[in-house]
Amino acid sequence: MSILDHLNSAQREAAQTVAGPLLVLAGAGSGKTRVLTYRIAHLIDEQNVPSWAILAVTFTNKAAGEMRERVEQLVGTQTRWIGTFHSMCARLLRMEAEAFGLDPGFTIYDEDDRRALVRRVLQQHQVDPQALAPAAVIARISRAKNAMLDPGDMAAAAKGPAQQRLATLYQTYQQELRGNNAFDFDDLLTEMVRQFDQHPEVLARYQERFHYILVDEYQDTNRPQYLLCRQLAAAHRNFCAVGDDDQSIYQFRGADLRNILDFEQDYPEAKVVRLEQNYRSTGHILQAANAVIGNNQDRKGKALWTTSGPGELISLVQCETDRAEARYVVSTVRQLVERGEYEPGDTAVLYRTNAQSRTLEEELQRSGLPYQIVGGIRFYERKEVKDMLAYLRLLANPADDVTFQRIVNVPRRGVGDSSIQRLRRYAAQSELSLFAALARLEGLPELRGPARKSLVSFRDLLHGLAAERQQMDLAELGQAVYERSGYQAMLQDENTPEAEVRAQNIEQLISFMTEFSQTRTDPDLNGFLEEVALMAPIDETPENNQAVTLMTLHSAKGLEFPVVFIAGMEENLFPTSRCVEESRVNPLAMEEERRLCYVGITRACERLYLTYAGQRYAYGSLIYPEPSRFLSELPEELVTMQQESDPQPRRRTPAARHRLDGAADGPNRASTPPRRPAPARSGAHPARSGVHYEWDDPPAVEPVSPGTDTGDFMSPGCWVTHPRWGRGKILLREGHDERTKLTIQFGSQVKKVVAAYARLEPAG
DNA sequence: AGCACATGTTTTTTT
DNA sequence: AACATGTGCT
Repeated sequence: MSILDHLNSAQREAAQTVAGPLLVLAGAGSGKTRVLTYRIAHLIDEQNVPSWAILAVTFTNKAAGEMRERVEQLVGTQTRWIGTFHSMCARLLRMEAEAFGLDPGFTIYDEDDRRALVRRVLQQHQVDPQALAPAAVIARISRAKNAMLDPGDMAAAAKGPAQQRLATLYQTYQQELRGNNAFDFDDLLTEMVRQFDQHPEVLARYQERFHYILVDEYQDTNRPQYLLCRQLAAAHRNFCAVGDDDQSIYQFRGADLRNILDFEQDYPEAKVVRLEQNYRSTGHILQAANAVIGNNQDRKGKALWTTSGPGELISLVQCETDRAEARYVVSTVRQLVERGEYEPGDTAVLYRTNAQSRTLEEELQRSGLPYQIVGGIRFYERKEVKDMLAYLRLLANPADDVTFQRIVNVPRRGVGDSSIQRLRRYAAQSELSLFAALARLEGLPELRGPARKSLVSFRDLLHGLAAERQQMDLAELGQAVYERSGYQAMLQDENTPEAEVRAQNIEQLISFMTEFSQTRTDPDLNGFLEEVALMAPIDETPENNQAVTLMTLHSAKGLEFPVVFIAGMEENLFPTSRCVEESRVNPLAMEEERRLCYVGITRACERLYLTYAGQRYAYGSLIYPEPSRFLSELPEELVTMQQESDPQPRRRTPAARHRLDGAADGPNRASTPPRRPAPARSGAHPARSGVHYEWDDPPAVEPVSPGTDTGDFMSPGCWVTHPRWGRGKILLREGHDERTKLTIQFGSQVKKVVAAYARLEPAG
């Protein structure tokens, strides 16, 4: 009896092919994670491979933790080297800091720190941030790093003065990073690859050590990650990559599909195993997923299949407003729960952008259903938490000027811009970090008065903490920072509910520190800061299988839920406006967005609801979106359509009213009942018309509001009988006179008929 | 130094 | 709508 008896034949083949390179093309829900865990278990238990000789790389820390746990359940052995690329690199860079000539206390800069640094670099070069947005500079630098280009390479390849200038900015940015003893996310990978290149003797140790290397979500690896795999696997070549080209959704941050598409060229002796049997979703859901992804050109091509039944139809729900959409989601969840069919924890609501979570959250809050949000305002990005971490970071890495400046005057201690300015100049002259310059304040006599006094006490605070650091455990250190920095007093003095919440957050941070020191064998400050810096949103969401889960489609990668809602299926939202624009130039641009849609659909096991709204708030004003093109890619026979009106239409903002009044100037306008939302007018501004749904050609659209009293039995909402399909409900009327077309729902089928030819009769 | 107020920017997704 | 940055005032 082998562990592998629990797998199907393709899975088993993937798990037991341990020698040589192996590519596992694993479709959504095909048991990929299962294969990986069983493969590791098989190596340890049946091939007698010591667990330290196995390296497994996952996409999130959460996935790593789950895999570690399952392997332990199977074979009772802890696997030490399971983690993300970033955490593995951070760990290796620290472990080998001496060999690499690095300071192991290095700080990992997050997006905020990176932005702050770029701003400073722009200032230094007297570049107007209006003319060259910091975000654009960050993006270009990141792209260069993902291509393994250093500032010199970029300068050499520069065409024209603009690119030349960018290379200069990149160079300064990089110097500043190193000067602060800091790495950004990209650096962790590129530095690792470079250090291995420059120190083959160190690389050789790890090549020798890791007999077996497994990489999950290989379709989302970028160039440096690819190179790292190649370096580490070079000796034993027991390299197993698992991925799905159809689920590649991180090309925007440098993921390169070639890594998976060209695997067989890179490793000619590679074996390829395909997992196409889906164990997750019903037939209808799977068909829908296959149909949508079938519109992509750039793929290896595969078709998932299942032996489970067709299941329910997919619900397509047209909502009047984003608020109605949120209410629909909530009331549907409640119905499913009340009928005893599902628990709240069985359901997930997915969306394209985090901004969409707010309305959903408000409605969930009102409903009293338990819910949790993944991402959004992240715990470790709250100002008070970041401030506290900044103190700790500065203790770990006194060379970090960005961090120094973040907290030198937080809480307020009367150190203003001009004093910092002076200190900076002094530090620059004496080639010291700000922290070191502070320690030698006697060399800066022109700084006097209250500012000097404050700086001296700030210095004493830091030196005191640094001196006592060794005698304290992690949480004690956190507590000491909280109290002695004056942060606690500041929040207490504020005496507001908000300050109270912030105080609680800091207390929670300190209890995380306690937990960290209790659960780690070697809990040091660097390790804690590293873990915090490399957390994905999903990692910091505590496990709660009792609650409705709200998250972005990206965060949902790798997860599954019995019931899935995808909200905001609208053009310019999903796909995003940027993508829509870009796809005009580059048709392939739409493909990543479509893969994201595919990922979303395939998260659902049993029920899938796709919702979209005719009105939505974006950037604080009303917009009138069109249904997403991905909806029209769903085969009609798989869906059932519903409409959801807004029982309490929102008060229009002055800005929105202005726009609506401008749009609708028909004669009936003035007599529109105040309680009813203004029906969309056809013709004048089709893009701004309210709720409607279009299958193919752009139609003239009649208002769709239940109870429209035209007296005509062919209005939306009316029931009709068709000689062949029986009783049905009219969803939509388009066109005029003989060209009137009706969309009618007969049972679970939606049909579109031409009114003049279909022999329809009124029904109840 | 630090505040109140005004203006401008942002939403893509995340390690 | 929320947030960050900038300006002018005290």
